[in-house]
Amino acid sequence: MKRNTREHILEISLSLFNELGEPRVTTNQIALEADISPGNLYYHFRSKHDIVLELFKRFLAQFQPLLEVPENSSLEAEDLWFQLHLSFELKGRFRFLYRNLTDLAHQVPNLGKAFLGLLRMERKAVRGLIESLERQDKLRITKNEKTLLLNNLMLALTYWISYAELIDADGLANGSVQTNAIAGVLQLVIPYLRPPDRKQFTELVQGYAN
Amino acid sequence: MKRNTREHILEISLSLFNELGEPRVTTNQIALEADISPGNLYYHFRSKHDIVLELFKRFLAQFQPLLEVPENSSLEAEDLWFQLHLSFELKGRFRFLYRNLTDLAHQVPNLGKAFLGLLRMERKAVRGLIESLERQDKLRITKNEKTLLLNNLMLALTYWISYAELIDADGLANGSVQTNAIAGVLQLVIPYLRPPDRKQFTELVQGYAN
DNA sequence: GTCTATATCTAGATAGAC
DNA sequence: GTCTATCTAGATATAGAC
Repeated sequence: MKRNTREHILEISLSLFNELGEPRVTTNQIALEADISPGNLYYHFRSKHDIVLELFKRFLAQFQPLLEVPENSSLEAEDLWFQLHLSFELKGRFRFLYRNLTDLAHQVPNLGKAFLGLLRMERKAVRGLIESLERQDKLRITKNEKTLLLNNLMLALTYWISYAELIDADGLANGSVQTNAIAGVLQLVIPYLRPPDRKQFTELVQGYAN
Repeated sequence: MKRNTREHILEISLSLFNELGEPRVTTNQIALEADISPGNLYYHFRSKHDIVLELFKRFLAQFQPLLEVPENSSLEAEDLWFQLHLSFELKGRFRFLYRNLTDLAHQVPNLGKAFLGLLRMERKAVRGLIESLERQDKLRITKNEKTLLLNNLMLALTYWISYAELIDADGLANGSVQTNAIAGVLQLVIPYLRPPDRKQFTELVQGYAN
């Protein structure tokens, strides 16, 4: 049962963190919900920080593969949409990490640097996608515009879920948040696409945006 | 000296909240920095929440006037730039409010609803600006695009400072954060502007983006 | 208005029996 | 591995003297 209890603690923690926010979830509460004693929780984890860090590791392990973009594939709109869907779905499942970014980074040792590393990787991947579209001459953009676009894309990729959650707390359950986030991100890119692809992306976005 | 101590507590609180994050600042710490006793602090404020709420009120009182857009002025690029500058400068001075948005809203009674109201007002003001540009035929945009643009604008207006702070903790001091935020926001609008204004805005943005 | 001293409470974490 | 009982620390907040 060793493995099982540990996993169970992680599951319960994740759902409580997401629901209530990590700072408002106590270890006693986790133990209570997990139907174990507080002492037992501390047998499996040395601290609450450890739980957070382990959850971050799990998130990272699932997120990193999504950032490995096949370099010279032809990148249709649907591919991008699908990639974004997977990515936002995952971020939604670990949304407590994104909600508190600055605070978590300051509170949990090592988490700050790890998260910064993640953001850098993601930025690099997004830049790769844009430049791949450029090479296929599907997208035209100046150097300065590209930097600004990258900033705005990263902002949307990082904070869309927190923002949506703030505006409409129920939207995460029915999936509308993810859909709107994807539409928002794609819309950022559309102005720089050349006409045929712009048309294709626009139709996709209009179909999904509510 | 009554008024003075109260104001002093607010000043110290604001700077500590901004620097360290509200959850990591204790009332004892505030008292210590303010060179008063903890008891005295509680003579002036009934709780820590009260301090946060009072700071929010101050922020609101300064922010609301910025949202009152003169309806039919001709809205040059420089005007927008200036408006954004004031707005981001103010948000920077109260950035602790934006850093913890979800958590603060859950922790401090009444703050959540108040902040949502503020966001709604800001959205309305931004919509007003866009539609003013439309009426002057400086901007052309479809209904669907407008909704998506508004979302992305609100995201940038709400989270740019937190994001910048995360990436580069020192950027707030030298003002580069504010400048980049403005450039990012304006760049979101540029694709929908008609050529003469697009050119004007683009030059402005290129001049300021680093 | 301001201080010192302290009450109260809660969260994280540990000890030791089973 | 798991439990019960408990320690400790730190934070909010109050009491009462000056």
